[in-house]
Amino acid sequence: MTAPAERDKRVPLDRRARRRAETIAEILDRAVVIMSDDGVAGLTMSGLARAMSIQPPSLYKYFPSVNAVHDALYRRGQEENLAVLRAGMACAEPGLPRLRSGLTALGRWAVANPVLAQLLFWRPVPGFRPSPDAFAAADEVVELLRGGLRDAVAAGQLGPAAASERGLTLLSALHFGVLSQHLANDPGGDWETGTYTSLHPTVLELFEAAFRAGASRD
Amino acid sequence: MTAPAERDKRVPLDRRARRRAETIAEILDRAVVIMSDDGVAGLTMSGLARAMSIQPPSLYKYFPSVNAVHDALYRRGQEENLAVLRAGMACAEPGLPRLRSGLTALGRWAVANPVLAQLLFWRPVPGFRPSPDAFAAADEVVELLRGGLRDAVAAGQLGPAAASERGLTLLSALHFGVLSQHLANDPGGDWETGTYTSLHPTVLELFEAAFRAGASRD
DNA sequence: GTCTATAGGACGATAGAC
DNA sequence: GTCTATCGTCCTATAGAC
Repeated sequence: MTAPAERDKRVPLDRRARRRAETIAEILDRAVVIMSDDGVAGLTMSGLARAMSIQPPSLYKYFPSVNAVHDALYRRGQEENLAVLRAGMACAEPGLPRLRSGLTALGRWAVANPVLAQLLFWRPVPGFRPSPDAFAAADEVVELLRGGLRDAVAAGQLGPAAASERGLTLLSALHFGVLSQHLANDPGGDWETGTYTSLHPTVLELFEAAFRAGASRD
Repeated sequence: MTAPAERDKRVPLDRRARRRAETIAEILDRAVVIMSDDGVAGLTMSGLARAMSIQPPSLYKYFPSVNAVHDALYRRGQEENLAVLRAGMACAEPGLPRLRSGLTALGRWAVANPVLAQLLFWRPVPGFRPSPDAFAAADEVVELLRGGLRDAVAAGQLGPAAASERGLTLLSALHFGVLSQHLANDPGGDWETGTYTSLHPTVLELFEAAFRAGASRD
């Protein structure tokens, strides 16, 4: 009944919406390239418009401010990071193997996406604070890792202290230590052969040794 | 004979030189405050002049560009860092205690001087590359740590592999992992009680355990 | 060494025509 | 949604008087 009228109006709207989403995605892609060239804090609306071959005012039809671009990138990063962790954990058995697989996937993603990784984990843009909404995925990442530690403890592969806040903190310091040194001193290196990233398995072993079931370390 | 003439000219020159050095030191102090408030990349000549209550052109009598200010800060940071490491190592016995003491001193300094630490170890200022001259002290820091590892191996406190490049790389990843997480997520915390920094002794123990004399780890 | 004045440019963001 | 034009602000750096 109302189908023709609806189609007449809605199909063009959908096409426009899709085209708009594509443009937004392209803007974010170019923003990452700029931040890769000029530093994570080097993104500007002017430069972004230049890279898109449009005029600055046109950009404001998609993002109300440069901060909004940062926030959209932050959200994209958190969501990719979460998806990568899920995928990494899904393809290994519960317990220690799953935890290792997840952390390795996170490390590989960070090395392959240094700009987003820095934006997410080191806050290098003065004045930018992610919106609570964009931050949401980060909580889930932590929850997944916490669960991984609990499973490894339940399986008897790690001592109970590994599932404490201290265990999680130590694990993050070890994991991000490798990544931080890689990004600062060996950004061109790849995951397998990088000066620092090649130590990631070793670092995980150190964590496991510290919290091996029966170990006395608190 | 020429003494009076020399004194008439040289004494005022020394006073001026000393006053100039004091002014330069004050400029650098204020620059650190600005970078602490506005982010490490937030230093500008205009803002620096405002903070000094002088006009921008006057600043150029002391530093030819904003980059020169960054470089002077970088040099100051490297030299302080080296001095702190020397002092830390000097007040402990050779071998493992000296290595621990040196690394702890470095960690304390970084936590107390987050701006300089970020400038030295994470290069957060787009476009700034330290001059080779300003970088010089960094080599000496590495040499001291290398020597500390060698001594600990010679004393039988660590296995020979600890003194390898891989050992040094692992040690730096562990040390800077704690610092990196601290600066990003707990910058207000102090060394003893900080969420991450309180784990510094633990990560040193992990390193020692990995390379304990007789351990099979490569 | 200090200042005033200024050149010359980049940036964020908006108004309003089309 | 695109553009031209523009405002206001901030910046680096220099010229030249005192």
